[in-house]
Amino acid sequence: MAPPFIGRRRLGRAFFARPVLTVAAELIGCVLATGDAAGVIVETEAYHDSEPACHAHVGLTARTATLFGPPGIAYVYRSYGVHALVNAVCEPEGVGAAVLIRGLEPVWGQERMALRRRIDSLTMPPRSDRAHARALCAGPGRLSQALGITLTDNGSELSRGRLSILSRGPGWEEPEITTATRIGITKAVGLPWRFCAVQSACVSVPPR
DNA sequence: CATGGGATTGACT
DNA sequence: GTCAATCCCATGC
Repeated sequence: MAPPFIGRRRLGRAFFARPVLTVAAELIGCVLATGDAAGVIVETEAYHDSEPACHAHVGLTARTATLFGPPGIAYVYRSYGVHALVNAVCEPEGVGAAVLIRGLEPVWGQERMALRRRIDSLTMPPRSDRAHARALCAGPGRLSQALGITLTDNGSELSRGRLSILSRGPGWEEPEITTATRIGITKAVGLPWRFCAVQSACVSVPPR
């Protein structure tokens, strides 16, 4: 079965070269895809080297080199020693900025997602489609595992590689978006730099 | 070279 | 509601 990417095109470097807040908002409704699974992006957060919650705030190091690199590259890092979190590097080369992808609505390859997430529909029947979609892809660690994204994807080109981001398509041309403060950080906690698709089941923590 | 802190999740009380 | 898992890497001695 062909992935349901009708009406969408792969985004190139120019899309990501813009201000990180603009990109974070416009990524809502786009599709994050690998070779065998994909989901519509419904939650993002922006990070920028000018504020202390961003890894790049410490300056150029081995870890942050990806963030300061050219736009349109994936920044994947390990969180809490356990999870791989996926970002899209933004702004011109030399600026450390990226958009963290925090929630997807699964649209292709759900069975492969469930296998990688170790969700067995026979022994663990979902209470609802909504609950199943959330278990697969609501949250940055979950969606990475569902799509099979690992640290080896760090630095890969979104315009050319196995990982890709596709433009908005049918039903998602103008999604209703709400902003909120970012999750799970201890610095710069007040910035409203989180973007959520209103009423999507797969937003990890719905705004109040 | 030793230490400490996470852009989280799932199991458990 | 609490809490441990687990590892990369920035920092400081």
